[in-house]
Amino acid sequence: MSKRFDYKVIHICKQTGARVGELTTPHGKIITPVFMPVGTQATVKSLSPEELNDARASIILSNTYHLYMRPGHKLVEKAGGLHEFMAWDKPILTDSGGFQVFSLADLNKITDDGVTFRSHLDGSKHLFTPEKAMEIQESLGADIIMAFDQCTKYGTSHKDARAAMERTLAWLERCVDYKSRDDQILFPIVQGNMYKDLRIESLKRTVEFAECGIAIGGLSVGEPKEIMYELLDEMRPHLPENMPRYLMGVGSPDCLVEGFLRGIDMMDCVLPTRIARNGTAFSSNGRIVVRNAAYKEDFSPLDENCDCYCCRNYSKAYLRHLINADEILGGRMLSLHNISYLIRLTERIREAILADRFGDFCEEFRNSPEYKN
RNA sequence: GUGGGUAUAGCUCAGCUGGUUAGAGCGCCAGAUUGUGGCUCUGGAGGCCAAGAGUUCGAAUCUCUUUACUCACC
Repeated sequence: MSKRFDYKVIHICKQTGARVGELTTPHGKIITPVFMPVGTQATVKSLSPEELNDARASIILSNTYHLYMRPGHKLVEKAGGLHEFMAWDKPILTDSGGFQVFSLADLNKITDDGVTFRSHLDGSKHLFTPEKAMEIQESLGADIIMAFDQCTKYGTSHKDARAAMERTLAWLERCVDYKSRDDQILFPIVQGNMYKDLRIESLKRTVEFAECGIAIGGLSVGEPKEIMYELLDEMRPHLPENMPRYLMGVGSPDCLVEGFLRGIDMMDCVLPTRIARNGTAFSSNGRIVVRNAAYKEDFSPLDENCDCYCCRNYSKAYLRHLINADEILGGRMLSLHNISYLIRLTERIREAILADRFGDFCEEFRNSPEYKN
């Protein structure tokens, strides 16, 4: 493994076994557990790097498929790479485009070689292979790059789930073979749908390829949360101790707590920015649908316990006005707040782990209105 | 004053020659959103169809009167 990456566990909670750790990358250190905001198109929608810093984001995500389609990975490479292009000098993780195979399913065809896409932008045909996904991610230059995987729907048969798992493993080998840069680390992805035997097999075989991080994909695709928690419990004894474990695409407040409790170290989610743009905010008192009439004359901040720019300056009544008038600042401020809220939640979790009281924290959290965010 | 037009949901309007619980868009009220194809999606409330009288088995729709608004001309 490249010397430019390192992960060390700083503390293991005596109550729960959850960890606080430190992941070193060429663009700085990340303290885990960590929540990673998503910036699909080389921007965390509506927020500047300065604002992300204000929210104390330590790493953000971007996306291979979307940047390949527009503006093109070669252009980003010409710009000096993704960090330079988007003026973000902290760590970046790029998703491989595997999830777009899944979410844009009606626009593609999957074979062992790869996936033939029809662009959602202009309908043009493109072939995505593990090699192509690596080539693009090397052009983009993120610190953490993801293996090209095949995600399956909730409800997929065991047979199909196994086929996708095998294909994901075969693709993983090709990703590893193609990878050339030593300033990037490749995270392989565990699949296996909702089947415990497949999940464990996938995990055991995937760990062999993991250098400084492993990801669990294909969860939170419509299944009840209890199923996801059970699968995480099943996988937990088989997770590697010496590297961060990344649960992909999961990040509602309750899932963050339940995931970190089960030994997960990294999570990302579009939820905070997506619901923000549609006028909803997380808070200590549960979810706030800001446009609701209840806040018409509520001149208090979204969350009394939040220290973000939005909560320091604006009232619910004002934010409601902005959202209802479809003013850009509304979605922006709610995005800033929601991301700040989730990052602050991970900080509280870290503190609880360090104090060996994360179990107590979980119990309190589950009984608080925050759990219903 | 004379002649014409309009009056249907909070707003802007559809409702053809009369036929069961009168519609749309916007607004309002509420819900959804989990590796972002999202100014998105899903629900809900809200109308004595200007008022009165008539014709008819049956009227938002036809006739008459009144009222309000509006346009043109004196």
